[in-house]
Amino acid sequence: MKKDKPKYKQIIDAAIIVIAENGYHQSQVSKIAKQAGVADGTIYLYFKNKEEILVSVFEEKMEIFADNLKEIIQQDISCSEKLFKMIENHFTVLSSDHHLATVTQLELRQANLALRLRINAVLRSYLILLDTILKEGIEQGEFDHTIDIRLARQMVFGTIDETTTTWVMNEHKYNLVDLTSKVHRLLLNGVKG
Amino acid sequence: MKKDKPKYKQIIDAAIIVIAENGYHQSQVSKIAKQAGVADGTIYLYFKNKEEILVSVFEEKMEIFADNLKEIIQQDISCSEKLFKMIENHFTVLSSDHHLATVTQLELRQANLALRLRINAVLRSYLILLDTILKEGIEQGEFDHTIDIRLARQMVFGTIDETTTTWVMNEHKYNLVDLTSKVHRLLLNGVKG
Amino acid sequence: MKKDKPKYKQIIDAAIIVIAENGYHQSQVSKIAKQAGVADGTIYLYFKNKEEILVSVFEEKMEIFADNLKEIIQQDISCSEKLFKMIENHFTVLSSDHHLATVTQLELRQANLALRLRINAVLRSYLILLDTILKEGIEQGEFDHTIDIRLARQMVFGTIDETTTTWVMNEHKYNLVDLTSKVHRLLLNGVKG
Amino acid sequence: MKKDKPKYKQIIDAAIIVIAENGYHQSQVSKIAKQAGVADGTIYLYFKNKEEILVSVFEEKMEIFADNLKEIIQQDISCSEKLFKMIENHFTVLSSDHHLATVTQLELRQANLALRLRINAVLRSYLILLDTILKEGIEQGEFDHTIDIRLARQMVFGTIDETTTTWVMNEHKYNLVDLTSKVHRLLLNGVKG
DNA sequence: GATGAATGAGCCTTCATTCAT
DNA sequence: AATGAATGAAGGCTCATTCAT
Repeated sequence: MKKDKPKYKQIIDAAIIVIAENGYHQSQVSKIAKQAGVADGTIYLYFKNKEEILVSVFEEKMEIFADNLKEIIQQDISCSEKLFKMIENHFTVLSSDHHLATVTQLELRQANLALRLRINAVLRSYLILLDTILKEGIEQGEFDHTIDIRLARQMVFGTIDETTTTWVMNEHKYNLVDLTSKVHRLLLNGVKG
Repeated sequence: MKKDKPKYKQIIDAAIIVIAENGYHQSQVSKIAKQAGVADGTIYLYFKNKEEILVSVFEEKMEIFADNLKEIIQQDISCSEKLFKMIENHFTVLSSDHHLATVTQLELRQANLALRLRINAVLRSYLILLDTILKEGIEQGEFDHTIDIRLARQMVFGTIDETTTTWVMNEHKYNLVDLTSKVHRLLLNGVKG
Repeated sequence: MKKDKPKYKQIIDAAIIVIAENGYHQSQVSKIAKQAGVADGTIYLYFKNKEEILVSVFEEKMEIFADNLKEIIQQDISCSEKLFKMIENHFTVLSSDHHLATVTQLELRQANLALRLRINAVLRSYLILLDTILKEGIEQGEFDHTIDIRLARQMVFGTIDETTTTWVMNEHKYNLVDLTSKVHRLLLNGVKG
Repeated sequence: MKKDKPKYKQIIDAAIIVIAENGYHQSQVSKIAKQAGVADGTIYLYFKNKEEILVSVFEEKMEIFADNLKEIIQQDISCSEKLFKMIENHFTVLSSDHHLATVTQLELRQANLALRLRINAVLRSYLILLDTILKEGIEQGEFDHTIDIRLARQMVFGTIDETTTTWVMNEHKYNLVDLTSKVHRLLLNGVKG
């Protein structure tokens, strides 16, 4: 399995650093190779083409979000608390890796439409988990049963995403995780009805 | 004033059509010139460079949103109603011009960071108007006085934006304006606390 | 018409020189552009891609052969004499432009199959004229009426081509045109039966 | 001797198949290795470089032509008959191995000049044998003593080669060996004078 | 003001060959 | 002897911008 070989991870990590530091359009394959400490050609032993590197960056890192979220859903806590932990997780992961935050919030959005659709496909599994929380919350009577799940999901994700992007654009000047409670309250109000 | 000359508008309108139909990365200056019915070089008599065209597209069109919003704010209605009208306006303007919707929600996001920062600057005046509604709502006691204005603004805009993008990505299959009430209720809950 | 502009001819002529002096695989577009005294990008205003330059080289020059041959066919002389003049013309044209001879006999044959098929298509009009001579010769009773036209054509062209290639490979050491009589006699014997 | 080891032949045969099926420019060393069932590196234990494989393909197969021709020359038959058998042999060998025919007539001609010169060197021994027939025919009074041996050789080989190439390009639609008599008669006329 | 021909910098990917195992 | 992962040089083409007319 290519993904288990050390060079695979090496290249993914190099890509995040290079993109964060140089910007999406200034991240040439040769730059990524140099940062990874491999030859240009080696990249193509692990990735079909440049787009594949970028999608893989997203896939690999999105897994962390999704895996954490899955665990949160399992826990024996209220849905409000699950929502809290989800926001907290999202903010914590991105706070702990500023390079990654820059890449996901700013740089990868410059990708062409084809790449962005592929990124969205990866994102979908994360949003489905969010739907799970919302549905459960409604069933449990914690959330308003008249809300539209899709719109609620868009509100939750849109708000988290917008908050994170603003934080990145402000060059991480303030502590993102500290905003968790406030964001949680806003969103909770939204879904509680 | 260059902006008042007919070719200025001609080029702006051509740019929206070309970008919507060809995608951001396939919208060469020569294509825009052809669509506008002018020579390539003529573009540079009205715009310093390509980036300037794109920023101007945003500026010109954003004015419509902002002007409408200013009028809404003036009205003698509750802040909840102002919020409703703002959402409705946002959805209505973009529903009435699918090209514009595609350009703002999908294509312009592929711009490089520098351009996106400039677009955000244009957006700021719109967000300041939104802040006005939120502040007034808090002062009037309509909205929860403990909410963080910035976060609330991010929730409102993030939700509207995410909702619109999803609608565009779904190829305008359903009626966006019809979602106004539901989105309004979600957001109102959020800010009412 | 692009073909009538001076730069079109300039690039064609440059291509012949560059290919003859550097070999097919060492004839980069940038080298041709430099030899032609234009920018790399200018090449693409006149030719769709590199292959198109090479096909055009062949087309432009093959026209000389064909035009001369057409005139020969018109003349009021015997078919044996027409055959003589055809060989002479072929040898004379290539003798007068060693670069062109090297390109057509050695370098262009390294082209990939797709390009060679296109070159063959250009060649076809020349071979059809040759067929005209052969058919007329048979009708006039000058040539053996039992010969197979296609095979006879292949003999005539194969012999001329092989003779020219050998001459080029021997670095034009001897006079090609001087071989006309001998080649003519050989081929005439072949078709006379 | 490397040539006697089984892998040597294995690689040569693999090369012919790969080149015939993929074309000269799409016949990477790795593809030949895969077809031969060996590792890429193993190729280099038997051949100095890629060019050496291709020359060897030609050498090995050309031996068949030459060996057959040597035997024909030995026979106690007229030179006209020897010429007939030579043509027949040429057509028969290539008819019996369509892969080989495609490789020698179309694909190897795309090789660079250096390789083609080496291939020509291999070919020379074959052409020397042809010269033997021509000289003997002249001495015996069968062929015209005034013909130029070199030109006659070029006519004979040029015609055979052109005929074969046309047959390959027509995707072996008709029977090549059936053309032997007609080609023989054309060429015999040529050299008989 | 308007034109459009000309410019030239910039980059992803392939593949023959090597060499540590 | 055999392997196959790793190497790294090399080039066709696009397109924003200029400037002579």
